[in-house]
Amino acid sequence: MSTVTAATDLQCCPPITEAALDDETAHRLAGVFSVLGDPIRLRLFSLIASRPEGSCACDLVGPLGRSQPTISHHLKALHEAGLVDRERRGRWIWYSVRPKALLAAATLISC
Amino acid sequence: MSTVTAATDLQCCPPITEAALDDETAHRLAGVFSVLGDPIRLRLFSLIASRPEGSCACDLVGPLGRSQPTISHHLKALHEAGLVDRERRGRWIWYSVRPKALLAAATLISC
DNA sequence: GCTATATATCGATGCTTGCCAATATAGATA
DNA sequence: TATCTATATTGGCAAGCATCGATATATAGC
Repeated sequence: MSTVTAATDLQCCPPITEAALDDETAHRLAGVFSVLGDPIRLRLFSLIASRPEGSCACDLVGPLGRSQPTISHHLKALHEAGLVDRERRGRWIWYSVRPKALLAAATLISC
Repeated sequence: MSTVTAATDLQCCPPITEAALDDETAHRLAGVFSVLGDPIRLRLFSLIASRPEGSCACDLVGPLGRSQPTISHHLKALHEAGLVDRERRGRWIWYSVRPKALLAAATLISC
């Protein structure tokens, strides 16, 4: 996982088949891919994405067999990559996917 | 980058918003994402993808400022992840993108 | 304020990965 | 066979990352 600029908007870009990526764009996009490149993070992301209303962090710690600090660490990575939104509700924090993030990646990849 | 089963067909699977990924699927897909999660590999992939006829490995060593063994190493990773095809032509080896790979990832991500 | 709960951060550790120099392999040509 | 070229593999190192226990922060309710 490379360093990622915190929580910036994920911009859409032309499909990857259109033109070779420049260095800066490649770094930015690779950052997103590398965040999805860890099985635990990908499952976290899919758990969040599978619920339209989002997920409470408290429901994400149990299912994956990792400690609370580890889950928190991965959620932070997903958030900083711009893949999920966070919202505090009282004592709990709710995570939900950012549709823009999905769109950007899909646009990149689709031919 | 996690270990990836060599050059298997990338299967399409339901969009990530449909249902949470099981462990095995997450590992397989995360393997693909992590391969695209390195800036040099992503640029290599985009260089290959930007030419319909594919690219000779000899044309991929220069542009990215990495040694020949390093480029070869990354090309192997792209190939083993099922993202690109290889074909020997005399002394040269040609790489081309596998459309199925793009489709699978796009399907996963699109809502 | 005090306590309980939910989440984040810190510090340390072991594993993984990107990188290069050196070397090996494989095909072409003579 | 010998030689040249293109690509792959090996070995080793340094940096990065996933992980956990311990601790800190923040909110709710008393």
